[in-house]
Amino acid sequence: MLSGDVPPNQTIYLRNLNEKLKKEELKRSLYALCSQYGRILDLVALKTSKLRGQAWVVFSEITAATNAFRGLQEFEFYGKKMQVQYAKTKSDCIAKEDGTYAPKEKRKKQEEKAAEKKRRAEESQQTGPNAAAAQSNGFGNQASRQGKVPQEEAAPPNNILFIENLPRETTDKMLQLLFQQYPGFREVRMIEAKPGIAFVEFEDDSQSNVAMMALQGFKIAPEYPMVITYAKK
DNA sequence: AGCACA
Repeated sequence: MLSGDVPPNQTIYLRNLNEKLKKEELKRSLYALCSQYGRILDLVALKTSKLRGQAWVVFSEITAATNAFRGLQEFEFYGKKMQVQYAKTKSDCIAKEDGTYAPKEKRKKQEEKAAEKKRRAEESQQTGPNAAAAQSNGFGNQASRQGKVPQEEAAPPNNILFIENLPRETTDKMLQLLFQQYPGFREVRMIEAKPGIAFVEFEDDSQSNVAMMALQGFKIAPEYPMVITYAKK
């Protein structure tokens, strides 16, 4: 079965995530990406040896989780296709809400993991500057590897997105159709003298971020995964 | 591949 035999759950389990990301950035990007499907109650991502590359996203409604399950299956996220399943168990934040939270059962597990926590504390000190450099362009790295997009420092969040690696035949109409499905969309601007790039404006940073996460790597033509970054101020 | 709740 597609779901891997795990029955629907209001929490989705994501794996095959890019392990090089800092936990904060991973969570922030996942939050932006997943919140288009519904309200997120909690998002758990750990970088222990056993749990890196995975995350749990807890939605307020099972329908939202189902939509995310479908919509994000194989979604290319920071250069890797994410695999989506339903979580095998109920998330603590849900259990606490419905009164079924049983901390007792967890104590054994927590003891088992105490040793691992120490290890992780050591590991987290190792995630240094080279890790940050490797991820500077986030999703766009396939395109960057092809040499089509110069590697640059990531710009800080902005309500205006900068789109690169577009095929020459791209029109502003095409981009408008793509981007207008996300809330806060304002307009697309292309410069005739500069083919292959465009600016897309949203009302605010968080709305532009949602669109960026959703359309990152989208291919208007087979060889051209679009690379979206924040425009420079 | 991996199923947690810093």
